[in-house]
Amino acid sequence: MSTGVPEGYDPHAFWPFAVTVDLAVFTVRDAALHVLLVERGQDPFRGRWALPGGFVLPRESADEAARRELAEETGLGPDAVGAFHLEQLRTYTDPDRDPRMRVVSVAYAALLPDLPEPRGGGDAASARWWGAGSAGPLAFDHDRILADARDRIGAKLEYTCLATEFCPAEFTLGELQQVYETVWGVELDRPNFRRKVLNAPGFVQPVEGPPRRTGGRGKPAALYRAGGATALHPPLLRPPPTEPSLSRPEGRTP
Amino acid sequence: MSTGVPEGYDPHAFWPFAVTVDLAVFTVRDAALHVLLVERGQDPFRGRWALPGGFVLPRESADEAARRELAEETGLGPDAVGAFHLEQLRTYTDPDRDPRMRVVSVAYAALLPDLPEPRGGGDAASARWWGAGSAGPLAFDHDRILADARDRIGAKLEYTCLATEFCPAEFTLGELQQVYETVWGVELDRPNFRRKVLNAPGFVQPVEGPPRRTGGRGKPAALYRAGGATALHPPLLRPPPTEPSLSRPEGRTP
DNA sequence: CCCTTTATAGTCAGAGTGACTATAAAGAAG
DNA sequence: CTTCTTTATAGTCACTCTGACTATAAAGGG
Repeated sequence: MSTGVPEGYDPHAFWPFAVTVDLAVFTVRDAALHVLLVERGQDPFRGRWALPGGFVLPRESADEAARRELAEETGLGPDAVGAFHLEQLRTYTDPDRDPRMRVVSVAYAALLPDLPEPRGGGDAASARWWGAGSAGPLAFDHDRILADARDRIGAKLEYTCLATEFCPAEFTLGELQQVYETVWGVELDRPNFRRKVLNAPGFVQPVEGPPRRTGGRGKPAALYRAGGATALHPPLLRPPPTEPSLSRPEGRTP
Repeated sequence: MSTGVPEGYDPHAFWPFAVTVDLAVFTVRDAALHVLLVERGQDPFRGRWALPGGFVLPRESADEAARRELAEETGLGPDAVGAFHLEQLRTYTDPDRDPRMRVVSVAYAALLPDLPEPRGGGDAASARWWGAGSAGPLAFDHDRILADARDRIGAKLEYTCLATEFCPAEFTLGELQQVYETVWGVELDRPNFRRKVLNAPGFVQPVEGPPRRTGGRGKPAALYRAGGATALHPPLLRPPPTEPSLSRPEGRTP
């Protein structure tokens, strides 16, 4: 703060940036990653789908604005929304990202379990879940924000216990594995996944009582809760993306 | 963008947020992590030290503003500055973080090799390097920004090849190890570090010719350049912080 | 009753790592 | 010049973790 600092104190003497928050709200449903989108009712990008978001109010932080928007868009009470994972992603500041004026957007990623009532009762009547892969071209630079959000979530599953945020309060290891497979787009070996999760201290803790979950075919599974840990050490690395070029050590015959 | 959206197009009808960038510029010097600070010449926090930074201009992105500030504060040409690693950290938006007005700050972390001429020729005459641990209470919320930046850099050393950004174009494995030990504040086993780095594809590549570096005592070391890789897979995990007691693996939220 | 499906338990080889020892090549000390 | 210290490099060994795989248990559907 040493250069180009305006000396006055009148806010209107400064460049009037508008500051918004944009939310990439994810959930795992039907073995697919879904993201909450809203349809724009006005120009620019009228009729296009966009990430939910809104302006940061004069007396709130961006974190508070994001939490408020999350409550409005999901239609859930602020108390319920307070339990969801919400983290700042990064800030998008291209001068031309909004054709109307100079808007910088602080992007957030939110992780929700698959809720019974997904569509919100807020003012966003046209909000709905979209498969994260099938979301068409979004308004503004929201395609990039969404891609960055997916990258971040996928990376954080490796070295944090974040996956439980996609699950209900009690869940099976199969459901937890489904989260990893859905976000990463890979298949994991079930016994190995089980061994890794159960050996990680504080990742999950077993639920006492009748250890069964019915509903599908097959043997009932034991239920678990999220443990107290947030970091996963050593990490649960996703299989490296099979590089097409390098070392193919074929040809050595024993 | 569905709530609280002003309908007009007059910029002065919006809340006039000021947007700044703040830079945590790191280097490794004398086996200690150093950060570039500037002394404030005006209120608030007159006489206190602060991270260098400045306002985002009307027609530039925050990335461009950060790169421009980095050139100004280091006194290096924009061409030299363009090679340094500079990445966005996160954005700080507490309504009261600046007592004068509403300022949101996009924080960046920059990684520099130990330069022969550290102090810049810009308008920040009072810029100097501080040991990252001995930096006193800084202005604004810069203590928190600095702490977040250190956490982020330390974490990224684990799973990226970022450490080479602290080194000159040609360096020894001992110097690279020094970077890790300094940032993490731990001691690493030299043969094991060597084995890990040399086996990681694309991390470093040997320099042809006379493989020596003199200066200190001991056997001359071979020189290496940074390889093309940016990710480190599998990661180079820092030793876990010897948990003193119960099962509460502490978590960071980068 | 068999077959399919899912959950759980276990085995085994190989990669990776931490701890450690040994040797080589320089300058400093005597 | 010899010896010591310092740093670089090479290698060993045991242990852990992981990927791939096999086996058994417990449900529902034909």
